[in-house]
Amino acid sequence: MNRHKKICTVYDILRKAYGPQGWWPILFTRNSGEKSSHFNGYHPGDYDYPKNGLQQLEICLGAVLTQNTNWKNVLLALGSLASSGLLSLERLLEAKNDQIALAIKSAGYYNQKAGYIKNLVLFLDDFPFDKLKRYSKDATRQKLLEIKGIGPETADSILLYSLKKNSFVVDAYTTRILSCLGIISPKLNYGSIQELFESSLKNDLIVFQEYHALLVQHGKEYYSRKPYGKNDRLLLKDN
DNA sequence: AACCAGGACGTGA
DNA sequence: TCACGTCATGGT
Repeated sequence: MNRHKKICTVYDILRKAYGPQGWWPILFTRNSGEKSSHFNGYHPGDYDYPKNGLQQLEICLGAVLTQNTNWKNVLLALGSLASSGLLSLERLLEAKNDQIALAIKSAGYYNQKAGYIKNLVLFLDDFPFDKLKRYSKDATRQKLLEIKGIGPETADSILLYSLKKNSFVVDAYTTRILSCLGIISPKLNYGSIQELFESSLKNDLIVFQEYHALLVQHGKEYYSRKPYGKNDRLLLKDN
């Protein structure tokens, strides 16, 4: 089996085992308590997100805050931003970096990330979400990568989940799982891994969104502690 | 008490 | 290019 086919097979197995994931989790909905299927910010099977600019912004902020950081700590930071009245483009634009840093303390690297968030909202002030709609995926990605603090994974997360532009997200779990499966070398660079996924899968937003979410779900379960993949009987068949 | 978490940047080979 | 140090809190 060639590796393109393996990529597709892995998706089928994960999708069947875990079901729809409902990424990106949205904490702050304007109509809270709206859906019974919407829990802890997740909305499995409902791909009509984000529903407004606030949710788009929340995804962008979460993408920066979660850099090398546990998602639970990100939730605390997002909640803190909200209770500080900073969860809006306007307030973040006028806030000082120190204020932002204080509010996002729980997410770690708070001084760096405060600066990154400031850079991002300055960009969004020039290129609001409705304006970015008119740009291609590649053009938007290039612009995002020019922002200091927005690397490839953060850019792709923003593209895929906030802007709904189809760019595959590669994270540490993705590399780990694929190398344990023998599909790639563990030191293959980001772009090559992304290219492998994008050339193997059909160019479908839902598939890209779900696949990354499924890899994270599976990665948390079996690939967070060494030896990686131990007890993974789902993908690592003993053969 | 180490180790880990949905990375990115600056530096020096 | 690429390997390595730095940034930092909170859970296990």
